[in-house]
Amino acid sequence: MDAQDHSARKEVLPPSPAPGVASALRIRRFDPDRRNRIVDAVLAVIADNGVAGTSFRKIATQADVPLGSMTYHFSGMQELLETGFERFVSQSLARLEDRLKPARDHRDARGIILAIVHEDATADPPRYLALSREFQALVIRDPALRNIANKWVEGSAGILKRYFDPITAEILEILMDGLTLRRGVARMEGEPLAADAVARVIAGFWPLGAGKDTVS
Amino acid sequence: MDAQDHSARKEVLPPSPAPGVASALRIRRFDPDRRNRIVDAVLAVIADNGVAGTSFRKIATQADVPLGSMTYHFSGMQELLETGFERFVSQSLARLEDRLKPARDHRDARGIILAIVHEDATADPPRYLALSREFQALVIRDPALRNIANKWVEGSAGILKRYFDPITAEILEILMDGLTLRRGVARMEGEPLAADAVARVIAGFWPLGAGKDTVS
Amino acid sequence: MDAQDHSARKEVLPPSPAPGVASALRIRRFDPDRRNRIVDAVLAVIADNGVAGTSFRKIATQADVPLGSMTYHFSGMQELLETGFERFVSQSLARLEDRLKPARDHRDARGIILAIVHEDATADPPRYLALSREFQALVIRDPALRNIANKWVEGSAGILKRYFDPITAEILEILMDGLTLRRGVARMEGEPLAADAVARVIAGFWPLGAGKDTVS
Amino acid sequence: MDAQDHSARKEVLPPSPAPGVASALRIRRFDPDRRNRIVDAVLAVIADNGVAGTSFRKIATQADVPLGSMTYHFSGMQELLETGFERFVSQSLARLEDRLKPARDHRDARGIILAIVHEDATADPPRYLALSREFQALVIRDPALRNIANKWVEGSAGILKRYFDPITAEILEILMDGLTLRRGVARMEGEPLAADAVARVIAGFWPLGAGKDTVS
DNA sequence: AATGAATGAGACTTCATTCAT
DNA sequence: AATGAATGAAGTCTCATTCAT
Repeated sequence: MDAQDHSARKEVLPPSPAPGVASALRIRRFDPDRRNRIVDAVLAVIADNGVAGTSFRKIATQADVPLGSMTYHFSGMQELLETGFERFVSQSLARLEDRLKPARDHRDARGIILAIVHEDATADPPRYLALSREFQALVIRDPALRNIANKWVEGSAGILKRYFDPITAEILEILMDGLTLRRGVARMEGEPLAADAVARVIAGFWPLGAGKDTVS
Repeated sequence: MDAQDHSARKEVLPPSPAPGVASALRIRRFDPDRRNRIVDAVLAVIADNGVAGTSFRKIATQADVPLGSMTYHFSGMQELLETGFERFVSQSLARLEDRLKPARDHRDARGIILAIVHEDATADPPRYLALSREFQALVIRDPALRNIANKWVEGSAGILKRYFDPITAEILEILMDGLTLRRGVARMEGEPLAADAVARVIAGFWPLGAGKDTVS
Repeated sequence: MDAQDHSARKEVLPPSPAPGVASALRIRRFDPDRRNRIVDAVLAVIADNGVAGTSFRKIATQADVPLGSMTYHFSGMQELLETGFERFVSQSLARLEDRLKPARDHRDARGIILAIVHEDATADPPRYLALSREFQALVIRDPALRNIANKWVEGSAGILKRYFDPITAEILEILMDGLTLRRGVARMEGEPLAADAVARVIAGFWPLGAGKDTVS
Repeated sequence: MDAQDHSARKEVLPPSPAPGVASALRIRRFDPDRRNRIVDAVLAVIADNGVAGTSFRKIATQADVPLGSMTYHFSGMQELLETGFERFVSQSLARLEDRLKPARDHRDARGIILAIVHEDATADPPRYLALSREFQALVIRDPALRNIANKWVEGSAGILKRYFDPITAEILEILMDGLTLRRGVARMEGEPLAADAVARVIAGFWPLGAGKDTVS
């Protein structure tokens, strides 16, 4: 049946512990910021277990929230993933912006970009790498996530455009992601490769490249 | 090159029992090629549902094989994913090789590369895109898959090295993957971007770029 | 997610108890007739708790079957209800047939009919009454059950037609059900009412009623 | 007659607080008639989903009332069902009375009775049919509802007694219910059957039947 | 060698009800 | 007086895996 038994249930609940006291024991009835914690937990669980290994239970445990809370705050896994994805994008953009803030020119920017790639590729656990691939995998099959993906792409490129021409910025954005994966997974040493790849792309950049005559 | 051999592990199948003999009762009691079909089914199911939506049941249905066969031929989901990943890499490499075969020089190769990106990005359903991201997501968390990932990376680069210097080949390999995702998912028109990105990378290539002096 | 974690689960199962021995302990891996028991359990649980109070758990407990068996043998509650309803109808028809078998003429039949009404109305627990109303309630909202309902109606009338003309049989069938409920639920003494009601309906019956001139 | 009074039990509602006062903040903080709407909603939800598919949530939504209101105005599902059942009975009796009001003699009454059966059997959605069976099912298992059921039965019979002798009235009441279900559910055309059934029962009625000598 | 039947664990979800406000 | 937020229990269902055949 899709309905439960209507007979009385009246369990013997803890008779409301002395108010003001405990609260870390297990009561927390009023808990704003709970949604926040859940969204953070979503990202943590996905990063550790992949979307395939993600469950309401794990998220609830990670967020220190009762299982029943999950579908109270979120309609289902879909909404949870969307909200998590959104936060991941926001955090990623904020970080890129933050890291690039000290850069005065494209030369500085290049150095920082390579540093970011290095950090993300060698981070342990590989949070960015794991989350980015999980969400890329999701967005390919779920058009409802396209908007968030576009915010990601356009946001990143937008930040890079402060230092590079639009095309260069777009290419760099793509390359950063790919280089991070390569360095994070592949056997070979990737540092020089990343530097070279970035250099080549930037070589087509107007202040250096004296025109885009390299295109056939 | 240093990619190890990760082909079949634990080929449990009988060396083809006396053909023509028994068991027309239950159709297909003797069914070599079953393992094959299962591996194909793995890829089909993952492409459609993601690893998160993949189950023995769905694979068995897709392969038209009894559910009990699954754990008979494969020890578990892990082995299934590894074997599937392996086949995906083999197929991807074979395709790249096949497509590039007619290319006489790096100019031909560039055109074909762009065509491949275009095809994979616009394919419906997006099989390459889906499988590549699912497996990238897996390999990040599961070191046991590193060998296969390296075979993929090195295989692709190896093929490209017939037309480009090693560094260019590596970068192109990374860029192809990233451009395919971008064009497959993002809002903007990606065709010119892809062409430009590839051009810039190749610009650092020796026949054109007169040395690699672009690196800082 | 709609898939479960693919990591190993390998629980420590009871290491297969001495075969031939226990079996009532908890093992029963081969158990034909299980479907049968489940269907019987469905009827028992509905009769006791109503459809609203019916759950897989209760049915499984009643049938002494693991909970996981339920959705293995039946696709869901809908199929369970349909199958239960079918059995209820079969049993009801078999009983009517059985009870009426000794009747040599319509006079005998009338007595038996009144006896059946009496039994069903005073049975404790009121199995027929409960099941009939539960299923009537279901069939009203679920057209998929119409066929079974028709089998019930036509089956009952068919049996009664051996003793009465078709119209009389139909009316009697309806009246029996209504009288049983009335006698089972209402405060007043229903015995004479039932006898009178049946008598009046049969009064329109050809051997007695000399034509149907009573219709306006 | 001996039907007891089962009207409101525990009318918790305030005796209408100073109207015109506060709380336009949250719309409808002062909302007498809320209890009414909830009871109507109970019937609507049961008619659509059956008791098995009824929940506080659905009722609250249907009544456009906050979920928290439900257990504030009603102690639980049991009270909700009782109150709903009561209203259903009141409405059914009022309708029967209303429809029969124009009838001058038993001939008129017979026509109206058949019309009511026809209407209820063909109504879409089948509100009367659904509610009557749901409540019959409930009352069989729950003695606390017997009083309401008796009010229903005796009320209906009481109204019919204005046109027919007591026995005829009782039988007609039973038959009406059974005929409505039959016509609403079964495959066969039920119109003539209903007319014939009613005619036969009425044939035993004193103005026509010259005594009740039909009983064996 | 191969598999259909079976099952316990755990998945998501909805529920009635409580409680702080 | 009234309710939004919260939650533990229980709901249905699917899962990977085992085991007798």
